[in-house]
Amino acid sequence: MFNFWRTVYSHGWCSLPPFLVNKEDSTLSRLLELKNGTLVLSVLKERKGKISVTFSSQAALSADQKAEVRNLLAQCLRVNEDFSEFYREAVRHPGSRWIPKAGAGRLLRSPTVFEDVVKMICTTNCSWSLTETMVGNLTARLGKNFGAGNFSFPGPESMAGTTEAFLRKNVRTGYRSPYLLEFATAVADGKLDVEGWRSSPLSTDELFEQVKTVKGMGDYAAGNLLKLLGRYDYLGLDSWVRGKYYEFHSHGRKVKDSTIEKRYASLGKWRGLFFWLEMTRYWYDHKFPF
DNA sequence: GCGTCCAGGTCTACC
DNA sequence: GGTAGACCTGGACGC
Repeated sequence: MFNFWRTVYSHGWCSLPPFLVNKEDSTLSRLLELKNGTLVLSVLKERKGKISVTFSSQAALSADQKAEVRNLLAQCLRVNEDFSEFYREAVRHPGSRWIPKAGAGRLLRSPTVFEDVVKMICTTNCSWSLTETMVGNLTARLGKNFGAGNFSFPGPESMAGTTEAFLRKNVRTGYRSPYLLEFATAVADGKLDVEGWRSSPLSTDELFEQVKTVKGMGDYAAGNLLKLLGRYDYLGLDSWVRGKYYEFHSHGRKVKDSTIEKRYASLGKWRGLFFWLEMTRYWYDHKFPF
């Protein structure tokens, strides 16, 4: 089962550019950059359980380019991933039977792993509003301009071509700036193949350690990036989700991370997804939870 | 309006 | 392996 709006609002990515939710006409738009550099603004709308996509581009799209757009959007929405095993596991637990009914579980991701890593670093050690500022500045300062306020997400070459001082002053990424620069340079130079992580043969623990070799990606960021790679073995604890756990399970009282981890350990390789969905279940009462 | 304090993950140095 | 302190920004608060 696939639920469009539950996927869009699976976490905060939908409110970071180049994603944009338009609540007035109930659409999700996303500016994409194709392999040959063509910019395509795609607007997705759900009608009677089916998703329609309209394209705008500076030149007419070939059939292959339209297929490329559809493939990128499918990657973002995870429509081709098989969640049947997860749903079978969910119905074994009374508290999780709502998950398959709601069509929950797919976590929105970016067209590229590069973008997901950059955004994840921009969520660390700051408020959500600062994350929005950093990502907004990245697109507006380094992305390609499609017009009408739409900018693409910058590629590794674009970011690698900047300086630490530029990132600090204009993007407001602060002490993360040298981390972002080092990461973008490694990807641009071909020394780090992050796009291969989505199909990596490594075990999840090995991949977790590899992700953490990127400076700025610690336990929280790597654990959550793995969820966007289709691996759910890590909880990805941060202050917000810890607070939710305390609220739901310990009357607001702090508990050790190890206590949280023990509670979900029996859920095996899906525990990170069960945990996240439980903490955000109340979002599912609203079409636009934030 | 200005200064101070604090929250938020990760890194590094040190034990 | 565990821990303290530094990193940077923006919001809250007091004056």
